[in-house]
Amino acid sequence: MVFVKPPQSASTREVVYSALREQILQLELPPGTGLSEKEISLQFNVSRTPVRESFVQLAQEGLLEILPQRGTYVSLIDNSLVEEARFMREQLERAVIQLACESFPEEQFIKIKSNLALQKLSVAKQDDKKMFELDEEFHRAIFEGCGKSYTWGVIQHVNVHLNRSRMLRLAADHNWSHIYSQHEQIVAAIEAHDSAEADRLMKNHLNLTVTDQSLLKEKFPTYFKTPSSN
Amino acid sequence: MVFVKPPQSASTREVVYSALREQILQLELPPGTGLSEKEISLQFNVSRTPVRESFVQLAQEGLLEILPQRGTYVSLIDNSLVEEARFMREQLERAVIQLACESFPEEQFIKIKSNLALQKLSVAKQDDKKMFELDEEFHRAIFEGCGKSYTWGVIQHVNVHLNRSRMLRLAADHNWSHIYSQHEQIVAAIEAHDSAEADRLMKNHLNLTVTDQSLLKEKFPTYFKTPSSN
DNA sequence: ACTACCATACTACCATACAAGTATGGTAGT
DNA sequence: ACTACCATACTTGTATGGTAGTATGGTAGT
Repeated sequence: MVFVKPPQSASTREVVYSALREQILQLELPPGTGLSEKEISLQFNVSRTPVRESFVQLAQEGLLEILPQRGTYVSLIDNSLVEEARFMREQLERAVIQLACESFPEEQFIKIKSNLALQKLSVAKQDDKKMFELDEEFHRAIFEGCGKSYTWGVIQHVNVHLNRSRMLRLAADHNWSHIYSQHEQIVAAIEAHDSAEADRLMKNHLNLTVTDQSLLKEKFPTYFKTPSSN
Repeated sequence: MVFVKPPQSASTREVVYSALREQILQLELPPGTGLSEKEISLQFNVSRTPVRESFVQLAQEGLLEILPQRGTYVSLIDNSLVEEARFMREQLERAVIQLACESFPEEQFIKIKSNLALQKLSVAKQDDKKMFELDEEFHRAIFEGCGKSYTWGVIQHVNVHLNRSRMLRLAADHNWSHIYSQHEQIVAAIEAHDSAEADRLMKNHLNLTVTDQSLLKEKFPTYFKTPSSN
């Protein structure tokens, strides 16, 4: 049995899935929004079948709630899940940064430095959306350099809720220049092979990004799952 | 917007999905096995639609490979994924065991001790399958006691490949009595609030379970993905 | 014997039709 | 005015037919 590479011509399902996923993560489809197979199928000018299949996928990721015979809704942000996601990310990032301090391929390091330069620009231009992307790319590059790409993928997969929360915070005027300076210090620690310092920095860095959950909940009450409701 | 509890009457898709998933994880459907929508739909006496949807779900978990217009196959075990899964699990288990040493609810602790007693029995009776289940339950209980149930769920979700690998090792006559004695020591460390010892034990414990990947690959060559392919 | 070709029998993919459960608004009865 | 009921218009769930791409085995030509 040999698996040759799939054609990779995007199927209809894949197109719909990606588009919806993007819209949900970008909060263009806010938490709680009601969708319907028919509505989306008309919007994309396809049949209900591929739409439905993408719904199933998104539901499995926790981005949609499918209520049989009633409707489908963009899932609310569950703060307890957000906290566990943050926990997982912290542990894994700290472990990986240790590996990075031991050894890190030169090529990837250049990539990171280049990314850092772009961050500086984006901070100056106050281009929040771009900064958000660069931030993602920064962390991803560290994982990649340590041969832990799949691990980063899992974090991404897990952190869909956390990411929406972060996106809200972005809208709530986040302090990117502080983030940037932390990134700078992390890179310096890797270069100096200073494991202890890198661990300290990364721990701080990731803790910061979760400070004011309750504050967000006040600003956007309808986006969050209430602890009581299940 | 209020989400009341879904009916939870298992849909056809859910039934098919669960059944197939179980068969794959139990290696009743070995890696590389070819499936087909029609075949499975006849087997379950349902239409192709719910079968197809469950295929999409399983593919998203990495348990199936869907090759458009060609066929669907139970995915081969990818050793690099297994290694990263092991890495993630090690980091998260070690982090959680630290929390457990700080404080652990009495009720959960009793649960673990009871589980441990059952393990002793299963080892004596050489009931490998039961021991496999108890092992899972043991680790899950630790996460649950630390309020990290979702984290454990993610590990489970990630470790589907690792689990199949472990299942093979079980078939390959695994040393459960050694595992049991390690579990015993871990529980003792938690009880004594000995973080350092717990960390050391857990690190050893999880490393053990991954020793002989290459050995497995020799025993079951067709079950594994060759590094070259794709 | 070997190779190029092609009919055939698969495959997954998508569109459509129907079924079954649910929310909603109007209406008749009180 | 209020309530119980019911027709209707939704929703997701399932079944089925047709389409396009792919593997395979046989055959004609070399």
